[in-house]
Amino acid sequence: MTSRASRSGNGNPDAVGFEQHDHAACVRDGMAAAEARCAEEGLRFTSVRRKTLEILLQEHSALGAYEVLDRLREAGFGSQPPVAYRALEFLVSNGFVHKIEKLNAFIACTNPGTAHYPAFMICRSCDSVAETQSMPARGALGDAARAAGFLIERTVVEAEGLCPTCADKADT
Amino acid sequence: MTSRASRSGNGNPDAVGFEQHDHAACVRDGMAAAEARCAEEGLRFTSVRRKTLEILLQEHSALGAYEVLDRLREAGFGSQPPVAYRALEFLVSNGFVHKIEKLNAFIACTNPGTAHYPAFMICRSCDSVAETQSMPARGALGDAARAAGFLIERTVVEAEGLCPTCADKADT
DNA sequence: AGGTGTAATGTTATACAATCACATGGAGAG
DNA sequence: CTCTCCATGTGATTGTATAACATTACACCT
Repeated sequence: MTSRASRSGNGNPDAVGFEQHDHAACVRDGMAAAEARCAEEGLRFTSVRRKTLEILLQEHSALGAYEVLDRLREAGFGSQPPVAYRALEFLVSNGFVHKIEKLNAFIACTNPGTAHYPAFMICRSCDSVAETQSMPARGALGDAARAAGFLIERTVVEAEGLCPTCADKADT
Repeated sequence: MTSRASRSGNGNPDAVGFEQHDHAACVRDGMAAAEARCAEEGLRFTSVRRKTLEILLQEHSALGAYEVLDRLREAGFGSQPPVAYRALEFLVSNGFVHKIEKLNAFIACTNPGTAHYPAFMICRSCDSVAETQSMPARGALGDAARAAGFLIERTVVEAEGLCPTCADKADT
């Protein structure tokens, strides 16, 4: 429905919330946090799952399942779709990774460990993605849900538009 | 990632916002509203597009593109994917139909004509979908966007959970 | 009426996303 | 040690969405 540029390596690899950051550190921290949580809760943080999270932390932008699969294959893991999908499902359901529904793509969580309702800002020009929080209970959606008697369990909140950098470019 | 029951005919066909309503009237009104808007804005409300909207208004729940395509074929239209996708794109981009990203499915807008940021409540048990409004400017996402300098153009806001009916059943 | 530009449609093929079904193997519990 | 469960691997299939290109329908002008 919308045109889609190749996703790999897109966007500013240094954009978390569209800001600079110490990338090596955030990969390390992300892995450490997952490691800790898995140990704590008795989850099996196997090598495929570990590698998958590492790939997403490295890339630091949304990757399609098949791009993840490519990188897994290169790393010597299985080459069939379920290999990637199973690892992704594990990571998503434990909050280490989020799925961007609008892009059918996955991105590493920027603050794992904290239970939260994630929200995303997606730049339609450079495909960079920034994670933030939403508060469904507050706001119009929460009001509607209460009024209707609807029980919110999970939310998908994604804003599409222009990141600061691309907005500036467009202004000229 | 999530199991998916067959979507056609699912849910309570009388659930708009999970409430009863006069279905025949709402199909009629939906078609009339689209008709009016298209005339007004010089859009071509062709027979495929008309039929597609009618299908979605009739069903009154989210339909996958290929289910729409099946019904179009039965009605004597082309049978190839682009037939459905093009009609859906027209309807979506003009606000007569919304896409539910979480379901990869399409649903007729319940209040066309009004410019709005739609939001949806999706029952994971009966697959019924209710449309409501969101206000991105207000709320946590709006705050984050302003802080980051992100320009919101469109939003995807979808809550997954239990509709009143299914929540009651689950309580027993 | 005939010509022209544009939008819509039809058709074929293919890319991308996700799941099913089944076989194998290793880690942990008893 | 063995049994069981869970994770992994593989092949095949289904579902979703577009690309690319030929053709047709329609509006507008002359």
